[in-house]
Amino acid sequence: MMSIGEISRKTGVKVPTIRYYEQMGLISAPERSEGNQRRYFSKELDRLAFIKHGRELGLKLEDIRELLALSAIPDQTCEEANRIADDHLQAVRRKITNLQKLETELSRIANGCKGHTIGECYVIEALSNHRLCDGGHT
Amino acid sequence: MMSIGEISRKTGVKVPTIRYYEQMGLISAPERSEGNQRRYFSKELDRLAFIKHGRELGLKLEDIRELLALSAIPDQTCEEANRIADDHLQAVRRKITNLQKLETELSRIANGCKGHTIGECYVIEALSNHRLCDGGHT
DNA sequence: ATAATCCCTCTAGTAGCTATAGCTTCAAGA
DNA sequence: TCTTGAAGCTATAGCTACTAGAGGGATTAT
Repeated sequence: MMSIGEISRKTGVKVPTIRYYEQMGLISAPERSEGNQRRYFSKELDRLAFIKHGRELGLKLEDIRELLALSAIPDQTCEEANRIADDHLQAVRRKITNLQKLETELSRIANGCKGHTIGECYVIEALSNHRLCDGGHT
Repeated sequence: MMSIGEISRKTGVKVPTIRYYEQMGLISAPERSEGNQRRYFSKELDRLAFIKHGRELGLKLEDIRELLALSAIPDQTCEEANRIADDHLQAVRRKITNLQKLETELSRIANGCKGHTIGECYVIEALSNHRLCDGGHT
């Protein structure tokens, strides 16, 4: 039986975040002490670690919710779990591609300024005038 | 003199977004028609385009606000504008680096599943057990 | 005159927390 | 046993940058 502070320390999930997850239904409401404080069994450590790991991988709480539900039925096919992971991987790859385009454009802009005043500043000029762009964003 | 719909069409910024920018003080409150509808001069086109371009480059509204303010004083040094652009570029690069680590880890997980049921699923297993990771995230 | 389209304000919702206020409980030392 | 400081409780609001919807009024073309 752990307090919320203890389970927080052990998992690295902050106390208010744990309460938030409870409110969102990702973890179930634990028993309470006589004084109404949350008391956790160590089984909850695993569940919190699972959630934390999912978040570190960038999964949405909804995806994590579904994966948690799936993990409770070992005999079911794991197509859905694989689909969630694949979809997320594709999304991450799209994000990387977009950010790389942005990086190209931004470094061109950020390094393009040879002036010393706003009037001569390429950063301001580039923002004012979309024609100065290579079209990476848009 | 344009209606909000017209300036929206010309800039590609949605009508509610234009109203939001006005509320946030990024553009000033325009004149109104007798019937209380917004009427814009073409000068506002440039300002909206500047904001839109900044957003496409991923700048925060606060940064854009500052760049707009700077752009109004052509004789001032442009150090601050360059700093904003540089900082943002660094942030974008950090994001890319992080997403690439994530991509590595996620593709390992998403492609690692050779099973057919949840009980054998590597996705679920990997989420449950942080020791299966190469430590790209954390 | 009328219909279709546009515009108005206000409110609430999105994701995933974080911060604050004002209060109660717990655990350890004197 | 009493005290005190840390930790916990609930409820509410705030963050970013919009977006959606309700319930109206204005404008424009026919």
